[in-house]
This record gives sequence, C-alpha cells and structure tokens, in this order.
Amino acid sequence: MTQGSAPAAAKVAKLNRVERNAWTKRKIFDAATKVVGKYGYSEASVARITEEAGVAQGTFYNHFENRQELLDQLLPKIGMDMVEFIRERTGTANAARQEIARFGAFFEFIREVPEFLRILNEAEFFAPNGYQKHLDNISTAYVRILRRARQAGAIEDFSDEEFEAIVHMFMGARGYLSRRYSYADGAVTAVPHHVISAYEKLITRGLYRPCGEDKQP
Amino acid sequence: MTQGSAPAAAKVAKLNRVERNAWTKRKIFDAATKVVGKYGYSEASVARITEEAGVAQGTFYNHFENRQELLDQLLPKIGMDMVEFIRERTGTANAARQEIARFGAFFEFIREVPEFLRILNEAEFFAPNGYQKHLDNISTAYVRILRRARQAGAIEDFSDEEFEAIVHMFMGARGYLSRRYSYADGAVTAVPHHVISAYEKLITRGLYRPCGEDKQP
Amino acid sequence: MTQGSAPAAAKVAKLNRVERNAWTKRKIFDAATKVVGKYGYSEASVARITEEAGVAQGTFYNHFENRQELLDQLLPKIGMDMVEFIRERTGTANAARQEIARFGAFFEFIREVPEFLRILNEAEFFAPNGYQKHLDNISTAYVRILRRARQAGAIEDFSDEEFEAIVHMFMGARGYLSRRYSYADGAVTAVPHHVISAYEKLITRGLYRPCGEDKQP
Amino acid sequence: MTQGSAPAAAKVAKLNRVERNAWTKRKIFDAATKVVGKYGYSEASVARITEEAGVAQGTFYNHFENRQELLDQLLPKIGMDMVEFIRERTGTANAARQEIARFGAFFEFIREVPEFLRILNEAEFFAPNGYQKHLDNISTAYVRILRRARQAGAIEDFSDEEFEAIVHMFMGARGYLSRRYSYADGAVTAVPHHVISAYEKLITRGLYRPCGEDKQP
DNA sequence: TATGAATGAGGCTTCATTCAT
DNA sequence: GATGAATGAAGCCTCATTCAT
Repeated sequence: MTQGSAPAAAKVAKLNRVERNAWTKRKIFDAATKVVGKYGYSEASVARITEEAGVAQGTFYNHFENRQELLDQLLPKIGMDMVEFIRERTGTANAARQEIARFGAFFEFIREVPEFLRILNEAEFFAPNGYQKHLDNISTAYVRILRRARQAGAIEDFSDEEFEAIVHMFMGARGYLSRRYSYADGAVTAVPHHVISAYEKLITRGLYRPCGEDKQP
Repeated sequence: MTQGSAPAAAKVAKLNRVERNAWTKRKIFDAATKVVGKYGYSEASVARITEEAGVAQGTFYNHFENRQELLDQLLPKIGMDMVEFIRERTGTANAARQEIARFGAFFEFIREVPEFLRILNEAEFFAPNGYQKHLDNISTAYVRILRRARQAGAIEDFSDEEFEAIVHMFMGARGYLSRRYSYADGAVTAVPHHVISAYEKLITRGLYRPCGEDKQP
Repeated sequence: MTQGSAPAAAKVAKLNRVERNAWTKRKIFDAATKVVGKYGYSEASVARITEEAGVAQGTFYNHFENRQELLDQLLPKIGMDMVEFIRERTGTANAARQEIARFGAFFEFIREVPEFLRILNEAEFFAPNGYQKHLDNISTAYVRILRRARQAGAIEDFSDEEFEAIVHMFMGARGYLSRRYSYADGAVTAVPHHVISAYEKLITRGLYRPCGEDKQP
Repeated sequence: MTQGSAPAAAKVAKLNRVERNAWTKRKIFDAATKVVGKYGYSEASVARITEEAGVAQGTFYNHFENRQELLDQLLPKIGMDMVEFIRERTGTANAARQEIARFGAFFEFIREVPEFLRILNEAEFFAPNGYQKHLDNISTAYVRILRRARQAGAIEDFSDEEFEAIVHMFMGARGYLSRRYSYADGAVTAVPHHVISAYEKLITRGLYRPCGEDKQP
C-alpha cells in the first residue's frame, strides 16, 4: 500500500509464507500455553487464546482442526521439554543419587515453566488424548532408566511390571507433592527440604540398594 | 395451594416439613453423585442433576446457594465414607501389614462406590474447595496413624513434616495407580497383584521397619 | 416489585402458567411464519425469529428442541389451514366444477396467507420432514376426493395409482403457476384469468367427463 | 520463479494462457456441478468446490465475481444440455406422440445426469437468477413447439398465453413427479409406468386432439 | 417450598471474501 | 493467474441463575 515500502520491509516481512505460517501457529500455541497455565483448560476458550495470540478467531481454524486438537498437543509438547530439562540435570552419580537429582529437577522445571503444573494436572480430564500420550512418553523413558539401574545392580528384586507400577507411583507422588507444596497463592515456590528428604528416604530404602553403591562399576 | 392437601398426601406426607426438606436435598445430592460419577463435573449441569433427582431446576436453588456449593460438598462427604470403610478393614496386625490392608481397602472401596474415583480425581479442578477439605481430612487422619506407628516403634527416623509429605505421596500414588489400573473400559476392575506387591516392597522397605515387627507390642 | 400491583394485574397476567407457555410458543411460531415467509428458510435464523417474537434466544429452546424442529412444523400446520380453507369454498356442484373451485380457492388462500407460498416451496429443501408430512396430508385427502368422483361416475378409466400421479401433477402445476403468476415484486397478486381457463380446459377434458355432468345424480 | 519452467511444464503446458484459463474455470464449474448435485446448494461452499476442483480458494475469485455468480450459471448451462438431449429423442410422429416422447426423454435425462434433478429443484431458491434464466429458456422453446402443433392443427382452442400457462404446468408436473418417483434412496430410478400412462391420458385428452391425428400434414 | 419458563452471555465453528506473495 | 492464510461476522446452541406463580 505504501508505495516505496519495499526496502523498508521490517522484521516480520522477511519471513516467507511457510515461515509466517509456522510463526502464526506458534503464536497460537504459546498463547494457549499461557492461557491454560493461568486459567486452566476449562477457561481456555478459543476467543481467549486467539486474543492472547493477537489473531482473529477464524485464524485459529487454519492451524488446528478444532479446539481440542490444540489442547491435546499442549502437554506432550511441554512434557518433552521437561524430559530434556531433567536429563540435562541428572548427572552421572550412582543410580539412587540420580533418582534424587531427577526428583529435584522436576521441581526446578516447574518453577522454570510455571504453566506446566496446571497443564499437567488438568490434562487428564480436559485433554485425555494428550495426557495419555504424555504418560506413555514418560513411562517408557522412566522404565528404561529403572531397567538400566537393575542391570547395573542398583535395584534388585523388581520385575518389569512392578517397575511400571513404581513409575506411576513416582509420577503420582510428584504431582501431589507439587500441587501441595509448589503453589503459593498462584505463584510457584520451591519445595521444602523435608519433602526431598522424605522422598529420598522412601526410595533409597524402598527401591534402590540402601548402601547407595551399585554392584557393577 | 397446599392447604387441604394434608390428608391426601401419600407416603411422603408422613414426613414433616423439616424431613421433607432434608429428603429433597438428599435426592439432589445423590443425583449429583451419580451424574458426576458418570459424566464428570463439567457435564454435571444443574439441569442434568435436577432431572436425575426428579425435581425442578428452581428447587435446586432452595437447597444450595449455587451449583458450585453442591459440587464442593460432594467429595468430602464421600471421602468420609471411604475413611470409615477403610478403618473397618484395617485389622490389628503390625503397622506395616495394616498399611498394606489400607492400600487394598482403598481399591475395594473404589469398586464399591464406582463414582468415587472420578469425583476424587476431578474434584481438584472442579471443586477446589471441596478437594482441599477432603485433603485435609485424609491427611490429618493419616498422619495420626503414622505417628502412632512411630510411637509403637514401627517407624523410625521420620519427622512429622516428613509424614505429611509421605501421606501426600501415598495419596498421589493411589490416585495414579487407580486411574492406571482400575479403569477397564469404563468399568472398574481389581488392581493387579504386581501393583500390590510393588507397593508393599516400596513401603515396607522404605518406611516401615523391614523386619515387619514392631519394637514395642 | 411495585408493591400494590396485585389487583392491577393486566391483560397478560390473567393467563396461568400453561396458557402463558402456550402463548409464548405461539409467539415464536407466528414469528417464524412471518420471517420464513418474508426472508425464506435460509435467512430464518433463531436470532431473527426470537427478535421478531420479542423473546430471548434462550427462550426458543424451551419450546423447541432445535431450529429444525420448528421449521419442520411450519408447513404441515399451515397446510392444514389451507385444506380447511379450500374445503369451505368447494361448493356442491358437479365434480369438475368443484375441481375448478378448489383450484381457484388455492390461489385465494395464497393471497390470504402470503407467507404460505414461500414456506411451501422452500420446505422441500429446508424442512424435508415437514414437507413430506404435508405432502402425505394433501395427497391422501386429494386422492380420496378423486375416488369419490370416480364412484360418482365423474371420472372414468383412472386407477388409484394413476390418481396419485395426477395429484402430484396438480400440486406441481399449482406450485409452478403460483410462483410464476402470483409473485409481483414480493407482493402476491391474483392469478390471471387465462391461467384458470387453461387449467379448466386441461382437466375437464383430460380427467373429468367432458360434458361436465356426472353419471349418477 | 516460473522463468525457466517453460520446457519442463508437462501436459498442461501445451495450453496457452487463454486455454489454461478456460481449463481452470471449467474445472471449477464441473466441481460445482458435482458438489451441488451431491450435497445441494447450501452445502456447496467455496471451500468444498475448490477442493473438489483441486485449486486454491483464491483461484475461485479469479474466475467468478463471487459464489453466487457461479451458482447462477449452473442450471442454465445444464438446462441447455437437457433441451438438446430431449430434442434428439423427440422423433417425427404426430404432435401428441412427440409430447409423450419428450416426457419420457426428460426422465431419461435425469438418469443420465443425476446431478440435474437436485440442481433444478434447488435452484429456484439458491440461484434465483439462474433459475429464471432457465425457466425462460425452456418456456420459450416449449411454447414454440406448442404453437407449431397448433399451426399443424394438432391443438385447438388454446391461446398463446394459455400455452405459457400450460408449459408451466408441464414443468411443474415433471418436477413433482421426478421428485416423487425418481429418487430411490439417493439413487435415481425409472419412473413407474402408471405415471407415464396418467400423463399420456391427461395431455392427449386435455390438450391435443383426442384422435391422435393432426389435421394438416 | 416447588416449579419451570425466561434470560442473555458466551462457547465453538463455518464461511465468503480479501490480499500479500 | 495462482495461492492459501487471515479476517470477523454470524450461526446454533448450552447453561447457571432468577423470579413470578
């Protein structure tokens, strides 16, 4: 429209069609993360999300089949970010120490990405497909870790099936604990030390070999 | 309108005003339990509940301030039923055995009252006040049990604060496990044995004295 | 609100609950007739209808399951009015004359109830159930008339099945003619005389005994 | 972007600009015929049509001013095909026989081009301009035929204006009959014989000279 | 106290059309 | 000329709550 504007074409104009498309989708996605994190799934109307994203409501449906599709993508996406985040902080100590590290990293992540907690907790009921996908992602990865620890001699006397149950307990425990201790009037705070210590005692005695040393180096 | 109706009023008429009132409220309450258990909180519209209860929508507001008030009463009420149910099945064996019994009784209760699972799980987000109340109820009772076990010498080395954390882990673990293992295509099934055994190992080794015998009789 | 208003309760207040209910439903129904007649089914949004009726949109759904249900009731209802209207104007002359009278009365009715034409014509596509019902109503009644004429000796050589086809042709012909000749820029005008005369010739010669006299007195 | 693409451009590239243009327009047109025939006008969104045609939505507006313009072209185009189809099957027998032949050919055409019926029937309300144009086309041609029959002595006692009315009745009758007898669960079937016979009786007696022989050769 | 019709805001989604690339 | 993302109005319907009877 402004005739001579070609050379001035600003930041956004540099993007080609494909990039612009991805950028818009990303805007919607990020907006949804923010909105669900703040208000919960049930208040995350398309109107609210698109307003937060700064696009028209109709635009939403150019990028997602419907509201639910977006909602179901939220958790698995952030969940993978979390897995990566935790992996980076796990260290190379013995298996029990690593488990403690993971436990702590989980709560660190929650503070880094405060939306995560609510998204995780509510997903089961508002985004069941996404929740299941996330569960499978986590469960698979976690069981693999436990198996490796068993091979290394750090765990004895647990079957694969029992591992799966243990993993579910861990996940459940973290969820409960995070909800109980990490919320402080909306804001997210650190988990108190006694929570860590209780968890440490429970799992080092109950799951991993008490001595804290793996059998095979 | 109702003036001369006293003699004709059948069965129900035997009730006086207060009893009738309580009876109606109860009908609504039971209907809500059924509806939420079957469809979840978000589908539990006032219309659906009153229809299930066989009363008019307006009647609802004679007994509850608003929809949320009823929803918030649901879980604490059933939760207390559950506590009683579990207490009756705890037995008098040593502390570790009792804990296993409680764990099992929890899953029994779920099968007795199939609505409970959904009400419990969703309450956190749809009936936060009721959820908190339920949490406090359970947590208080459970911590008391653990303290007593510690006094009896069955638990060592855990502080009161750690007990609270442990209780939350237990509750979280049960929730997760029940969701993972108790749903079978809508119906509620028994929890597989390896889940029980995994739990048993984890807590007898991690919390209670491994030998399974209390210090003081 | 106005404290002493009880004795003043005006016109509408005389109605009891049932009557008020019926009255509201009727208001919606009449509004729909007007709106569909003027704008056609596709423009007959619930918003437009309720606005015309002077009620809230939500009220609509207290009286009709959904938009389509109302739409499907429109034609059969008015169709029965039409049947009655025509019957009253059929007279007692011989069968052929009666047929001409019916033909004329049809066009009279269209002018009495100008909405009818559009409702009739569009119903096939926008209210198929209602259309089918109307068709059955009319077809049944019409075939009965033809049969009686055959019994009276006014018609020869047509089978029952052929009657049904004839009735469809009559209905189709009327529809076409009414659309062609009765619309005058939205308003509805009388059908020109040559249309009547053409119809008269066609059916008195083609269907009824040409002489215009029935066999049996 | 397109600079060097000339040599590589396959089959389609043989077409010059004008031909390509016409080809695209044709694709859209055919797609619209298919879509309207199958789903009706109201479901014939621009999105659906362009998808069926395999072009982008924007392309549509390079060839048609708007959605309605295309819709209005649909019926007149196919209508002319029908006229040609019927003419080829009219034969050279006497006028009454020819009329019967035309009646039969109409139903044949419906089976040849199954989309036609729906397009014809719905056009009146969804493509009024196109419908009017079609009506004029048919009416003009049909009246010419009747006039010629009158000149040949096969019809007596009908004025030109009455001819026009008769033509409308014929068209209306055909429409009704085709809808009543030609739809069989979506598919299009043959019209039962009694329909043909009823029509034959009606028009040979009512319009054409009963003897079936024209006055002047 | 019981009733149930009335309300109107708000939710999701579709769609014809525009316009920058 | 072709593309397809962006737009925003409009449609249907649900729902918690109110209020006159």
